Amino acid sequence: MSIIENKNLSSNMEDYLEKIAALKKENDVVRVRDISQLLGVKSSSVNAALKSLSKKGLVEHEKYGYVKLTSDGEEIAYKVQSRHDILLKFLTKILSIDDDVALQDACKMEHTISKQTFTKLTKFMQFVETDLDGNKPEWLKRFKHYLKTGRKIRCKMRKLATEKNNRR
Amino acid sequence: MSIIENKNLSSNMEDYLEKIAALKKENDVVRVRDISQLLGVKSSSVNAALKSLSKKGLVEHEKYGYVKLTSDGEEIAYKVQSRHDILLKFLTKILSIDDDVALQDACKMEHTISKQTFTKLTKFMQFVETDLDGNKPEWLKRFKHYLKTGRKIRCKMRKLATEKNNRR
DNA sequence: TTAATTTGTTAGACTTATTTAACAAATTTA
DNA sequence: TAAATTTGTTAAATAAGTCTAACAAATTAA
Repeated sequence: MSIIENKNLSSNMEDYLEKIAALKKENDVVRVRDISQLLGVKSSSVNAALKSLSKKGLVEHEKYGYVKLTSDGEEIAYKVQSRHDILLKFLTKILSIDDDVALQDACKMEHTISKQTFTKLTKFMQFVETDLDGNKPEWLKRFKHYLKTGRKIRCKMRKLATEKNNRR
Repeated sequence: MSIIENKNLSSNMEDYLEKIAALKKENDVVRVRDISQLLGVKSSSVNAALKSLSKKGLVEHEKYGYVKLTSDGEEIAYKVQSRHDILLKFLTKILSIDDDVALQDACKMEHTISKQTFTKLTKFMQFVETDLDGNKPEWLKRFKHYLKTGRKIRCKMRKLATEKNNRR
């Protein structure tokens, strides 16, 4: 864990770290060119970013060399990716957002949500993933029906409970 | 509805419009000073922003006069506020985020979420607000319990259903 | 109705992130 | 290995949004 908690990085700089980490996973080494292509910016912009991130101790980059994340840089990249993943999951699996739109949204929101929101959203997805019986929750199916039709359907379970009460 | 759909405003400019609209609701007239105080920037910054927003046809501002939103400006302000409101609602009522943190998060996310995410989130909140019997959904109570204790509790309804099946 | 205070404006500077253009190093290929 | 190509670097320019500082207009108080 890094000593300095808050590097106060901009969305842009977080993006550089995130993408560098992603590239490293694929290719083992990361060059200016790769980052430039992935982010859709010119290599001179990448250079400027790397300079700034170097000064903050988040990347290592020698002239004409490969780009490496420091452990602090890796830590931040990991956090951003985690935020990205949970947001994408929520948007696609719960809200049924189209994949491409969900991706766009997650790529922006990943830089803004608080630790608390990340934590609670994570717990929400854990909660939804399966109930104690290992089933997807009924309410989510009902919500998807509501999205499709605009109509709320009666909760079967609740209906059962009501029936039981009536029988008493 | 404005003819020009996409004014491609920055978060900052959207914030100016949003806050101008909020101030107008309270005070009927809006001055540079009010905006400056609310956003925590110097009045020279407000001036620069108003100039830029004027050029885009979103505000009207004569030297030393009051600040007014045009109908296009109002429309954008309304959209931003709507996004803000639904996000805040979701964060506080579903995820149980602390009010202050939720506010911070909503104030950032309101500038980034897509139309689709806004729509779906709105529907989600409509869905959750009440079921057909006018009750808050059981699953939300169970989620709050999960947040508190870290333990999933058995869904009573599902239990009932299971019992019924066994009886058959 | 002057003087003091508040509010608004302008010009110029700074920061962040980008670009283009020129050039330099590294790599490929002939 | 020399030439061609790709990749990386630097300097200078641009744009957005902010600030400070100096000043101007409007308002309030004496």
